[in-house]
Amino acid sequence: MTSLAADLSRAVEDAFAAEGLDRRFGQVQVSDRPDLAQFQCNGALAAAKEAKANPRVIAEKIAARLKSDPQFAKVGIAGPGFINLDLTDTALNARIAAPDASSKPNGKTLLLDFGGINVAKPMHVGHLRSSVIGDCLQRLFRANGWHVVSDIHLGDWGLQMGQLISEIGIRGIAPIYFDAAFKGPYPEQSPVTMEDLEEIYPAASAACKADPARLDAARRATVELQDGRPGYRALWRHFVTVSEAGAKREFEALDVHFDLWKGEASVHDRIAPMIADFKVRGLAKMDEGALVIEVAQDGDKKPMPPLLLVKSDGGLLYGTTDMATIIERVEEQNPDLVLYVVDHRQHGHFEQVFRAAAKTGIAGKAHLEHVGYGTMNGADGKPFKTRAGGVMKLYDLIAMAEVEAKSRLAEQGLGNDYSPEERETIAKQIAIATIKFADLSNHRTTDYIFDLERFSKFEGKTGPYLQYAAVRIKSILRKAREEGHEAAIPAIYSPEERDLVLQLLSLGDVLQAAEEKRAPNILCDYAFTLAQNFSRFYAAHHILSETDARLRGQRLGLCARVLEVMTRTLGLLGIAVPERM
RNA sequence: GCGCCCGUAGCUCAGCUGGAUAGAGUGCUGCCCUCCGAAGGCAGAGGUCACAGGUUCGAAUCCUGUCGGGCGCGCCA
Repeated sequence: MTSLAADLSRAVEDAFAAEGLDRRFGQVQVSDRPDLAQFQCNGALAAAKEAKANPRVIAEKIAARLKSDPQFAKVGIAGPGFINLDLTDTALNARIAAPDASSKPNGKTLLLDFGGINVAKPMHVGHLRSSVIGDCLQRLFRANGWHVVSDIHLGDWGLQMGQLISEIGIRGIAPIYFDAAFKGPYPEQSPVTMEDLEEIYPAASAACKADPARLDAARRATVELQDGRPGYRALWRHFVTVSEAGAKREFEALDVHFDLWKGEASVHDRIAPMIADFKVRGLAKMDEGALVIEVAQDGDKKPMPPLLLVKSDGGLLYGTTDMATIIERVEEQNPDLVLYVVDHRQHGHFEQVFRAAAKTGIAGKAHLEHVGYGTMNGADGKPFKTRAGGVMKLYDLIAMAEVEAKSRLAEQGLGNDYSPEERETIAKQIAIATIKFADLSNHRTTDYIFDLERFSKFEGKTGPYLQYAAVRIKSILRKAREEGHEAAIPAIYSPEERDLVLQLLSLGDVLQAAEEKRAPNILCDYAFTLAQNFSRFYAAHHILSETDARLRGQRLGLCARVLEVMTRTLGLLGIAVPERM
């Protein structure tokens, strides 16, 4: 993977080091002033501040050393001490001619936790961001050489399970599971469907809110489930099976996949020994009837409540399973990094868990990090709802986007001569691109307004536009093959070609930055800018109609490289490029 | 009450480990299809970077305060 800025940084860092200055000052970035230079280094200013020296004098010394490097066409100093760098076209041509290898394995393991998909609840738009952002991160880290293990981490062990069980008990839907005298085996067929659960859960939740006695019953059922009551466990198993089948369909539609389908319940057997260990080591204590780990620290600016492990009624909380899950992951995967892709409103919870993990030393070498994200809002700036004001299901959102995609295709008069199957496939791919690009192109942590009409347009900074841009290149390359034109190694003759090559060669820098910031929007920006640069190149040059065969081959080669990088970048976003559209 | 995040062009958003003229998309105005998909290209108008102080040679970016918005604060997840 070529990382032009990173490569140049090494050269400039060497120059700083040779002057007896810290290497970190040598960092090179793409210039803010493309009219002045391709790359810049601002390190002389920072170095001068630290050394209380004249920045221009330092810049002169660095520049003098760099000038002997033949890859630079220009080494200049501007303003108070900016070092401006241009590469020669020869240097750029040499780099673009080299095959672009993928990243080598870095020997590190990432455990990616997609929190928040709950059993018995339909997936709604609230789950979209976790899925889409988490999926992008797993693709990105893999591309950057990490060993990634993704875990959907179902919410399947808390109070909601007790709420469902007690509601089903009250309704008398499946009395056998409540008969303490029944010795099994329990039926293999679930007594409830996903549709049933979608109705039962909100009813149970509302009943518990309205009636303390019902809440009590739900809590008792939760504890009995967690303690292993056979009928409840069997019923719960059905909830999980039925919900997983539903979730798998939705994730399939989104093209999001997990290595592990574990949940909170998966670590249940680890909880008792974990708690015993914490007690022996004096880390957990009773407080107001609950078993807790104190996590407040000196210097806290706000009150930091303890992490609750066991409720006063004996029930377990998700902080408990989070802790046990860390223990399991350290044992099974021994990750270097654990990312929790969860709504940023749960920041406080993760702060508690991470502190408790540090205090108890269970995380091993793993760095634990909450990758929070903001809310997807409707046009009114409030959380995205259906027209009727209800929660929008993910399935319905995807369906809406597909309808929109079809009407856009029709509007443009596209795909009329395709088979209905192909049109259907294309519409699905456009719908997914619409949703994913909309979600990922906004910065992860900010709330954003989801405007389906805007995001599904073929113009502007949208997923469908990028697909179109890639499809157009495919079309050019297909025609070239039909006409028997060969693609050659690209070469630079014009400013448009130079810009394109410079951008292609910075893919590695972009992937690195996106990884470090856990920021998919950086990838979106890159893909969009690449499409813009290609359009400029395309508008300014003949490709197929170029009569000089050598030039034509080089331009076709450039098209192929752009398509390759575009496809790769969109692939990291989880967006597929149709063959035609 | 305490704490966290946010306030950038008409609208939707980037930029925030301080650096040169604050960017994109959209919308608006004008120009460009007898060449490969104009879903495009080129040019233009549009901003006291909420406000007030401070640090600095230099602040959208760091610090303090004010105003406005979102969110979170022990037995839900």
